[in-house]
Amino acid sequence: MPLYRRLRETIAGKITKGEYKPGEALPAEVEIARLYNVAPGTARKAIEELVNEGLLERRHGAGTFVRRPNFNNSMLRFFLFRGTKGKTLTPESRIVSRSVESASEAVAGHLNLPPGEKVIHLNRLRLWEGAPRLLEDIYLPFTLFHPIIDLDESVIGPLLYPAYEIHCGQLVSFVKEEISVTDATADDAAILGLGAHEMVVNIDRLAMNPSRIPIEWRRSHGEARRFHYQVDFS
Amino acid sequence: MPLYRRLRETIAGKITKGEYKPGEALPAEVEIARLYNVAPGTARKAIEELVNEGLLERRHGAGTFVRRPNFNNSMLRFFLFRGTKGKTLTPESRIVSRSVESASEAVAGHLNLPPGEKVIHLNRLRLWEGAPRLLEDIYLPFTLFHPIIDLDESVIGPLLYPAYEIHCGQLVSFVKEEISVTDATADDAAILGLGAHEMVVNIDRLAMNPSRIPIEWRRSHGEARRFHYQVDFS
DNA sequence: GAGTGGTCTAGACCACGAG
DNA sequence: TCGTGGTCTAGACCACTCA
Repeated sequence: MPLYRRLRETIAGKITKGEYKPGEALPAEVEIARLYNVAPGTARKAIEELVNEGLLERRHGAGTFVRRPNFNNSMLRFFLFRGTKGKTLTPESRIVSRSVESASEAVAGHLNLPPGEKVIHLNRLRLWEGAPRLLEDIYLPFTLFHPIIDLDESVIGPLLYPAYEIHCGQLVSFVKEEISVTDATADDAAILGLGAHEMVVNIDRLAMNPSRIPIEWRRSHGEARRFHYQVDFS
Repeated sequence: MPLYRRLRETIAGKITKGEYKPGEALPAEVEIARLYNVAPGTARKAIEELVNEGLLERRHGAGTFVRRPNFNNSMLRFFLFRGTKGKTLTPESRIVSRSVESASEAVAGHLNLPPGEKVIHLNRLRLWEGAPRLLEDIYLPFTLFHPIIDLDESVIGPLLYPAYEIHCGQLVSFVKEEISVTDATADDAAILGLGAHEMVVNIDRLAMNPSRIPIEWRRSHGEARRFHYQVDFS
């Protein structure tokens, strides 16, 4: 494996371990080169890859900073939940249930855990302007996230990823999502206030830390009619 | 604008104009550097950006090649149209109608044309294993695509983008897509064989040439139940 | 074996930001 | 003004492909 890639992994590892924290500046490029005994161009290439991956952020003249990806309102990427004044709002969040379970085969598979390993299961309802819009089932490896179990909901707040970072030292840097459309169940329809024959969009998300180790799996679903998404590619 | 970026645009322009054709090798990096009077590292950086954009493809030891993006079966990215044996199939295509029209405001806006400019409008039906699965309305600037109007459908074949390339010299390199879910119209339901209260997924696609000039706009729609999509990001 | 891209190095100079 | 990242240059050596 080339030098610049090993250096990239080393730096990603330091971010995972919290040695470089989100918002903080890394040492200057020339300093990194000196620290790791590589040429400046090599350090630069390692940093460049991390920038392309979204882990770091360069600010010309200021430095290179650890980025904190903004997945918080990320369901806004998928659904049209505009405020009445067109403003972007952070949704209200209600944790309906919290429990520790043995991972099902599916969940263990997604999180790359041994079968039967303990996981935290959260069931959560999210509301925009008071209206229930999204249902979520969230699974977390117990060993990494056990502080979540006993935290007061008001301490957790409406967004989980900052809570993961503050209370469990876990940073989400990558996500993989799968989207499908199915009939709403009777329960879904009741909670989301849907009429008969309505459909829901399901978003299955696997969230990973800076070293690309899976740390959360969740399924969210909301009214299909409100779904809207944009892709660019080549 | 930095040198390597101007060089990138120059090369992208040559691909647009057909001076470098899909599948063909570019001159070697050192040769490009010599041709354009830049340092090898600068040529390399220009090429690197084009590779990241998907316009070029490097093969170690062999050369750098113009890539032909594969948007042909691209609706397979969105819908579960597996063959009965799980094989990937090219769908059958039927052009239902072909006409020359004045661009509506919406179409002119998408294609960045003056209002009222002439466009070709194709209405197309796509079938997988004989079953109608996708309806498409396709809009093309008449000036660039006029040969399409008179071509026999058997000459065009089941895939449009190769036809654009062969008969109109137009290469599609980038696409932008927007996805939403709506009720099926009665017509849609009849053609796609949907039951009552079914929904469709709409995919609005803007296709661009290597210089990112819009050259096609289309709206496709198919049964929501069959929709399935995967995203990675950070 | 000849030619290609891939890695790594070294250093000069510029443009930007923050104090 | 100083330190940062951004650009551009130059060249050595390696790894791979292909005839």
